[in-house]
Amino acid sequence: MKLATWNINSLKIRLPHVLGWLAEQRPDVLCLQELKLDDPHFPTAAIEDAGYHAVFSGQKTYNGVAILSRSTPTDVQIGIPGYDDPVRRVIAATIDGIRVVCFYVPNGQSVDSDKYQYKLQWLSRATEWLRDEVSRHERIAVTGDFNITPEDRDVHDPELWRGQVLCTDAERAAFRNWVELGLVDSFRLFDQPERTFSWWDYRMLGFQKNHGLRIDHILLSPALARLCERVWIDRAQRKKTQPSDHAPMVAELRLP
DNA sequence: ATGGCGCCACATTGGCGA
Repeated sequence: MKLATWNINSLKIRLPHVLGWLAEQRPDVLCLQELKLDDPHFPTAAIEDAGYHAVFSGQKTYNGVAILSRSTPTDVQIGIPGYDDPVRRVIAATIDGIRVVCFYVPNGQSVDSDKYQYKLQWLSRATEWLRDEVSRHERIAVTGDFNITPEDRDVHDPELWRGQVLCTDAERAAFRNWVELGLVDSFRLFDQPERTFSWWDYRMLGFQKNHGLRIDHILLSPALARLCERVWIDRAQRKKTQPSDHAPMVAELRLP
């Protein structure tokens, strides 16, 4: 089984990229973030023509998440139960017996911003919900754009980014809280090339200079981590014409 | 110190992303 996550920064603009990647990689599950379109504009027909089911939660202009899958998704959950947040950044579904959670974690903008306080609050609410989800599902994958660099080695220039949003101690502590729920950072199950990132700034030749961050993640419960054979980031997508600033990340599991 | 790029919308500039 191939399980993937990709912040596509507008599904309207990036639909050809997504369809091309589905055809090329044939993932079993693809979690998407930053759809930037409302539900009536979701390209359901094109996704179905590609052989995929889609469940989604979008809004106009910003945010929005979806889960595409070859098998039928069940028990679809939109938003964090009990957390009345108008921003569409959470969707979960059960696919082939695996609970899949797709997050678009708040960016936070800057540490002195109200948006940063919202990010920390959101992370706290998400943690409480995940505690429950993890206890309910032996096979669970928590994926998405977390907007957190877990460690300095996930940052192209740790000194430049020190203390900045995406790299603060409080955000990294939230990431560790999720790991302490029993989830494993699948990327680090394997030896990885140094300076491997999932996002690169559009500006200043960020990709060409590999000025990136690893902020997109796939966390696996122990029952899934045991079955994980390979985790990789598809940098080739970042080289394409009119790319997303994020590349897809893939976890391959030894599952029928 | 700022902007660089890209996408979006009550658009020809500002909000937001990371």
